[in-house]
Amino acid sequence: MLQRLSNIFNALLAAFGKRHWWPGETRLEVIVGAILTQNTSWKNVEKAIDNLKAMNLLDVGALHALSMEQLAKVIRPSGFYNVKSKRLKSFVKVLHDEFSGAISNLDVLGTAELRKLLLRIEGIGNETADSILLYALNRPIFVVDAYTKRFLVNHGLYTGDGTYDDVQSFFMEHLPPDTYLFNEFHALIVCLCQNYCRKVPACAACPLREDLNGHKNGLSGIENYLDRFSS
DNA sequence: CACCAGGCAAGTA
DNA sequence: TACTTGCATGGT
Repeated sequence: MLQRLSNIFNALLAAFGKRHWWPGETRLEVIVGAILTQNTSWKNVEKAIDNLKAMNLLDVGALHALSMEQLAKVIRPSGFYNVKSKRLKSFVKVLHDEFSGAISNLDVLGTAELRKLLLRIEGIGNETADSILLYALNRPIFVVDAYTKRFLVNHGLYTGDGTYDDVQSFFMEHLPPDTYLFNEFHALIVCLCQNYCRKVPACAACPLREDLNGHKNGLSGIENYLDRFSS
């Protein structure tokens, strides 16, 4: 399976190129984005983050000082603004109260310990915690989301129970714990799904379908993909 | 008009 | 444990 996943990764990378995830200039911006993008399109999240930047609110102290109601108004475009405002405040409160408001103070913690800490925070579940660990804190944790599961199911790569932990284990038990690999792989799967694997069962137009189903090897089908993508 | 988008928590059985 | 529901904007 390592070889198979390796082939898939290489094929996706050749097709899409590096994704340069996560978009965000600072670690706090990545963390804020991870919370705001819960069940929400990234486009709407960008608007909310732009608002925060314009008001100089992408700062732990500033967010901690701001009221829930005020923050909700600023992040309105990202949807679920009342719950997300509460969730952002929850994270910032922990950082402020327990880590002197400095994200760098999280660096001394082990990954497993840090994951437990994040999961105890109101509004941070499995995917958000792992997105923060991987994309903001550079820890080798594989992020699972709806796309990841759809990708595995559509291409017949996985037959587990589909729970978050089981899907995550599937990747982490078959791949070396490399932060860049996990970063790029997840982003590439998202890219593939957003363009081709939009539903279950597999989209027939997926350029990698035959490769993934084992009928072919190498990068067949990629040329078509590149043509469509460059246009 | 309906449906979806890089989830999570709280409630129910 | 395994479902169901509320949360809400903006794009297709």
